[in-house]
Amino acid sequence: MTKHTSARETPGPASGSRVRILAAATRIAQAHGYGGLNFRDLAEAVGIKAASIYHHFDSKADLGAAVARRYWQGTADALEELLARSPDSLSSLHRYPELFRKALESGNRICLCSFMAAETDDLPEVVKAEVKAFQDVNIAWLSKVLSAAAVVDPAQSGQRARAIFAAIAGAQLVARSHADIAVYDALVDSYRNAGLLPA
Amino acid sequence: MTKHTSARETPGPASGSRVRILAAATRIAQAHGYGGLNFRDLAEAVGIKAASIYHHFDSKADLGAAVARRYWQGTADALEELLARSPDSLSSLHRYPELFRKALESGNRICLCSFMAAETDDLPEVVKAEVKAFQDVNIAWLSKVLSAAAVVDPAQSGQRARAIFAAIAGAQLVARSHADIAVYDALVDSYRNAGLLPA
DNA sequence: GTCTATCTACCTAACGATCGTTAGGGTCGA
DNA sequence: TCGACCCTAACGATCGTTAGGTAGATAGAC
Repeated sequence: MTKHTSARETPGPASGSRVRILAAATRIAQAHGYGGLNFRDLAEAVGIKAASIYHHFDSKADLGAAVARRYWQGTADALEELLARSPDSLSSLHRYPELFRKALESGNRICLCSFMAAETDDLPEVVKAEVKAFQDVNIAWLSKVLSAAAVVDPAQSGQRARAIFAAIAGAQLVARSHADIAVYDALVDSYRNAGLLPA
Repeated sequence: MTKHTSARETPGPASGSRVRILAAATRIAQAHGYGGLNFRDLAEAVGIKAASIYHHFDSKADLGAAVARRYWQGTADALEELLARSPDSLSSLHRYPELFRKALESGNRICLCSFMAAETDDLPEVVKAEVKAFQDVNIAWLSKVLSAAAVVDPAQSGQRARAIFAAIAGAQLVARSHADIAVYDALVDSYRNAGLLPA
C-alpha cells in the first residue's frame, strides 16, 4: 500500500489531467511563486493549452488554493508516514529536515508555502487559508513529536515547534539563494549544534 | 551627525528624486517582491509618471540592483552604528533582531533580500549580486560579533552566523504570514531559549 | 446493432488589462 | 543655450479570462 489519496473537496472531474496540472503548478510555484505562475507556461508543461485549464479550475485563485491544499495534505501524509516508519519520536524528529531538503534537491526549489508566505499581500484569501493550514500541520506535528520525545517541556513544545519550522524555512531560503544544498545541510547541523534541534 | 551617505556607484543625477524613487521602490519590493514591483505604481507613490523613472534608471534590472545595493549599504551602516552604540559585543548581538523587526513594524513588510532570495530564479544577475552582498554583510558582522563576544568558538562563528541569519529570516517570514509582530518576538525568544541566540 | 443525445476534454481566437520600455516634446534653472 | 527633469502617447509582449467550437467516449432509446 502506498500513499492514500486524500478526498477531493472541490467539484470537477477526477481525471488524471487535474492531478497532472496540480503537480506541474506546484513545481512552478515552488520556483516562481504564485505571482510567477501563469496559465500558458503551466499548460505547456502539462501538454495542453491555457484555456483548457479552466475545464478543471474556475480561476487562478481556485487553482492556487487547490495546489496549496494538495501540498499540505501531501506533507501531512508524509509526516504521518515518517512517524510510522521511525523507531521512536526522536528519530522521526531527526529526519524532519529531510522533507524540506527534497524541494532543494528537486531543481533548487523551496517549500511552496514559504514562497507564498512572502507573497501574503498578493494572495487571494482562499489561497492564504491553505498556506496557513500548511503551517498548522507542521507545527502540530512538531509539537506532538517534541513532547513525545521529551525534548522540551510540553508547555513549550508549541513555541519550540514554531521556532524549528521558521528556522528550517529560513535555511531553505538561504540555501536556495546560494543554489547549494550543502548550505542547507550545514545550517541544519548548526541548528543541532546550537541546540535548536536535538543533536 | 546622522547617517553618512554611501558613495553612489552608478552614474546619474544626484537629485533627491532618485533617492525618493529608491525609498518607495524598497517599500514596495519588501511587500510584493521584485516581480510585484512595477513602474506605474512606483511612479504614483513618488508623485511622477512611469516614464520619468527612466531619467534616473536604465531599466528595471538597474533599478532593482540600485534598490538592493542601497538596502545592504543602509544595513551595513546600521550594523556599524549598533556596534558603536553598544557597551559590548554581546549587547549589540542581543539587539540584532531589532533591525529585522523594523520591517515588520513598517506595514508588515519583510527584509527586501529575503523576498528577493525567494525570487532567485527570476532575478537579473545584477540584482542577485546585491542580494548576495546583503547576506555577506550580515554574516560577516554576526561572525565578527559572535567571536568577539566569545559566544562560540571562533572557528565556528561563520557557521553560527549563517544559522542566526537564516533563522531570523525565517522568523520574519512566518510572522508576516500571520500579520502579527508578536509571533516574531516569540520566535526570537524561542531561539534564545533553545540556545541559537545567547540568552 | 445502430442511431442519437450528452458529456468530457480539449481546441482556436480573442477580449481587456497590465507590463517594461521607447519616442518625442515641454519647462525651467544655470 | 543647454542639460536636468518630467510629461504624453504609444509600442509590443504578456497576463487572466471568456466565447464558441470540435473530436471522442458513453449511454439510452428504438
